Amino acid sequence: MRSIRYQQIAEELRGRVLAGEFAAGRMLPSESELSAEFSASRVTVRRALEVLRDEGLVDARQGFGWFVAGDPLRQPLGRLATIEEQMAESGVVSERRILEFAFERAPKFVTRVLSTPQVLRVKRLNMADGEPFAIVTVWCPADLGQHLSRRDVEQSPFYELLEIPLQGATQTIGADAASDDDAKLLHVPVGSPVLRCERVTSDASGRAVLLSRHVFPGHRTEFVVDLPQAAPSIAPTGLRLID
Amino acid sequence: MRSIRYQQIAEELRGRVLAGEFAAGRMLPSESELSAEFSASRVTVRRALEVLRDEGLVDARQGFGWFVAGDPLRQPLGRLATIEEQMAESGVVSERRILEFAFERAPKFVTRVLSTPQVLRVKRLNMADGEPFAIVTVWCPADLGQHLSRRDVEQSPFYELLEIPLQGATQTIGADAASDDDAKLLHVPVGSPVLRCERVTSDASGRAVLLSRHVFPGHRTEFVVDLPQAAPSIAPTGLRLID
DNA sequence: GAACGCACTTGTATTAGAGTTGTCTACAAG
DNA sequence: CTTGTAGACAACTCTAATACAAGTGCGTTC
Repeated sequence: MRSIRYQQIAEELRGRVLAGEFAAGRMLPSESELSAEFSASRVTVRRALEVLRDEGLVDARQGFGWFVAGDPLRQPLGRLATIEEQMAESGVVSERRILEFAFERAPKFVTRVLSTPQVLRVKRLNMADGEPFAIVTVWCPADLGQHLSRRDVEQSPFYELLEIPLQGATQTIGADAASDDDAKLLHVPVGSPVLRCERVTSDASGRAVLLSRHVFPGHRTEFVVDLPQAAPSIAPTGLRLID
Repeated sequence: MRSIRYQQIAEELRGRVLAGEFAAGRMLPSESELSAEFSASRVTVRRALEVLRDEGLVDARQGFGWFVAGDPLRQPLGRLATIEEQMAESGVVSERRILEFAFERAPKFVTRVLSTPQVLRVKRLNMADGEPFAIVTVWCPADLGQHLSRRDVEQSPFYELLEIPLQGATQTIGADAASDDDAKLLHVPVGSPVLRCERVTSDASGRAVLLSRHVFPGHRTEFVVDLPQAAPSIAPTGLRLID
């Protein structure tokens, strides 16, 4: 598997830039940082960056740094595209019902992600036009959720309540059969297909600070993913109601 | 049949190159490595390589190495990361079985997407390590698929066979209950949850040219979506096997 | 407010080393 | 005479590791 190092790095960086990891106008890590990250010399990293500059993807100013060269009109910090917002836009009346709200010891699979023993767990049921629409369970480190009350999470989306800025997330989407409990809440038969989405949200430093698990009735929901380029992987994602 | 050593080697290497073993711009092993592999002297290997160079198949740069002489264009941007590729990388043996192959009138929901009345429909079963893994149905306009045979689609990924470059795609992911037919093919009980992914792939001009529908057993598969920034949208997508 | 210093950045050299092809000579076998 | 092996050396490429000049941003000091 012989290949040229700086081309590998260029490819990796190209992917990140295209993925919008460094938002418009936003800066890339410095050459030194990238050099450390890739375990490559600064010269090599630089050659990779110069490739991207030739492609018009990024540009640099001496003494300042590298930045994404694209038109600077990408919506900088729009929504984390919640379903509620999309529904609100299309005129659906949505409401939340808090089912459970507890500070407790984290189960093992949560500890693996958040790496804190004590967490706040909130389980709620989202309704759309009076119909149950999603079961959402959120785990968050206890120290981050300490100032939250049951009323708070009832009224506002969770990520608005946290005081730290969120950076990114990873979603895992799968299909399950509705459990006893889920079926009752969602008004679907036991065993009917449901969409399950587990989401790990990170803060600016990349530390996972939120773990959420959404369960949707399969007959009402599906995920739509757009892959605007032939590039290996880019894609906006969204969740859409099927009528 | 005694024949000349360097011609044997040339033939062997020609086969590999033509088989795409060394991707377009990618490099061949060094003369020393090939020399060791064939138990031949470097000079002999070199003569073989020079034969291939005369044929225009490969080229070399001093101090750099031998590489496949395709156009030096951007290779990394080409692929649309299919599941097969991901599986191949992780060492899973995958194979396809063509179930149906027919030119026919497009059903209504296909016409809505491809806007052609006559289409080629291919239905196949993908296997991973001997286990059924996905049911894939592909629709493509009849004129684009005219030159394809059942053998073709059996051997190569569909999008490699089309002569037009593909630009982007839209995926719709949902959960269904396994139908009678699906259940039999996937070796799962009828009604058990399956992941369904419908994908509309477009060419460079943005016209939809491929409609595909994938059905995965829910217990084996899930989609992983990365949202590197808080921005509304961008995300690499991938399908991952759950162990 | 203006000037300065400081830390950090990119831009541009230079050195060195490992690995590669390009080329040559010498020798062995049929 | 052709084919293959073995070795040596030059030229080239890529990368690492430095060093230094020049530009930027920011806080401090005057």
